[in-house]
Amino acid sequence: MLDLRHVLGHLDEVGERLASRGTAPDLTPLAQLGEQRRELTARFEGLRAAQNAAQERMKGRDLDPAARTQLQAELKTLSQQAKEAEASRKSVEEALGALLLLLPNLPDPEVPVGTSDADNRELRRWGEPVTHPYSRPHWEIGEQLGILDFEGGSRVSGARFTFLRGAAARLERALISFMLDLHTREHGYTELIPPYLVNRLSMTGTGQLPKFEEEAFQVNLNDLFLVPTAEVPVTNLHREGIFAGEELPLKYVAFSPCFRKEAGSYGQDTRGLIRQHQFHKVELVQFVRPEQSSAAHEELTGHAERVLQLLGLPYRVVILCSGDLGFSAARCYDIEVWLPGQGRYREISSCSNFRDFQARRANIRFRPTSGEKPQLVHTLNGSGLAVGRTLVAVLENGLQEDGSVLIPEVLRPYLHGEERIPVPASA
RNA sequence: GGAGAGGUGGCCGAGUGGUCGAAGGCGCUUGACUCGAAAUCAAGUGUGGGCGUGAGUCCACCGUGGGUUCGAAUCCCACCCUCUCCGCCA
Repeated sequence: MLDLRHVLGHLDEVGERLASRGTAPDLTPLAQLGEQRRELTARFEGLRAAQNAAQERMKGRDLDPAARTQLQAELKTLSQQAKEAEASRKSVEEALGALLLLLPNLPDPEVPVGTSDADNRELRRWGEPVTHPYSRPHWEIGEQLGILDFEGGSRVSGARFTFLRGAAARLERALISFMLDLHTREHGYTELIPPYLVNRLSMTGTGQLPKFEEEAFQVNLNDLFLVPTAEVPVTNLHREGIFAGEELPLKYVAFSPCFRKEAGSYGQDTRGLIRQHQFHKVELVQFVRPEQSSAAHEELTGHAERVLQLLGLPYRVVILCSGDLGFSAARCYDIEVWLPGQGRYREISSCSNFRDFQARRANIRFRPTSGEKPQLVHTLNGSGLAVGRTLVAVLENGLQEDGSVLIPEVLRPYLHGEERIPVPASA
């Protein structure tokens, strides 16, 4: 959520920066409601002050019955007027809040302006993106090796659901453990396994609601939603909380399944594991002091990159342009892994700095030093990494000429020494 | 699912419809004492908002939302959450 006072005080500038995302919001209703709120607040508070003052005369004094009756009548009128003023102020405030919740975050000034992912800017590359004559997309590899069962997934659940079988399932599990171990042991994160169902307030706190309700799976119990990412439960863990200054930065790594409807992506990535309704993700989340968030963003992105480096998977990092930026993000780096079977880089991690946008929605604050007023923290998160897509990258990059898949060395301890996924005898 | 108890400031915990933004304690800040620290003593210490350059002043907030009343932390209703016991269950 944006700071209302900042928006009202810088209407043109805010309007321009929001417009850089693609659609220019009309801030006029917001400005009008803001003005109304100010007026109604003044009116209500004046009436209430008069009422409170008059009430003082009722207290602890012996009024003669006639004066008492008159005073009561007077108070009744004041009370009525104050209640009406309060009701109108409240409805204006609600309307204002609803509008404010629909405004996305302001892109950082350094974010390149653009309209689509074509305007994203590559920052760096790691590794050699190699395509062999024998390279193939992972769905073919998976079928050949008998380890990805798309047909089974669609029989049991429908499109965009898949069974991982045998070596693929073990590899998925190995990847999860490897990522969690790396981030907890070497990068200083605390491991969490969060709830996979969250309430409406949490979904609103991180920015999934109210605008993107059609993206979320809702469960028929207590208005709960399946988590689209561990970002939601982990960030909201500290909703309405106040950290002591020395608790920051606070770094969590959380494994969770993620559930997304992928509405609006019909026809895209219909084959393979790239776009599923359910997938696994290891998520990095940080709560930091505002002045540290830019550095923390670089650091967190580096932590995600390290996973790919250790796995030996070529990748590049791009900075998203204003038009491609997620709703809550002020600045975002996508890490794209090389997929030789498809001859292109595909997103495998998205690392965002939300500045105080989520913190304001979820009211997450810290006290710089004891005795000082609390102020909003900055939140960041990034995939470290999306596990299913990492499996895809391992399969496509590890494919050998003989059809087997070489397993990256760092994963072998998690697989009791297995070095490759062999071609089954029947194939 | 059934029965009961309870939700009050950073934390613990009092609170009779008006004298309650709320006792007391802990914590924290500052000062005194001390070579320094501990202990002790004194003062201060919630959040958000309106108006004001400012000192300040006014308003709201006692789980959430309604209601009764001139007036609600306190009474009534609904909901949420926590705890205890029972049932069920990985």
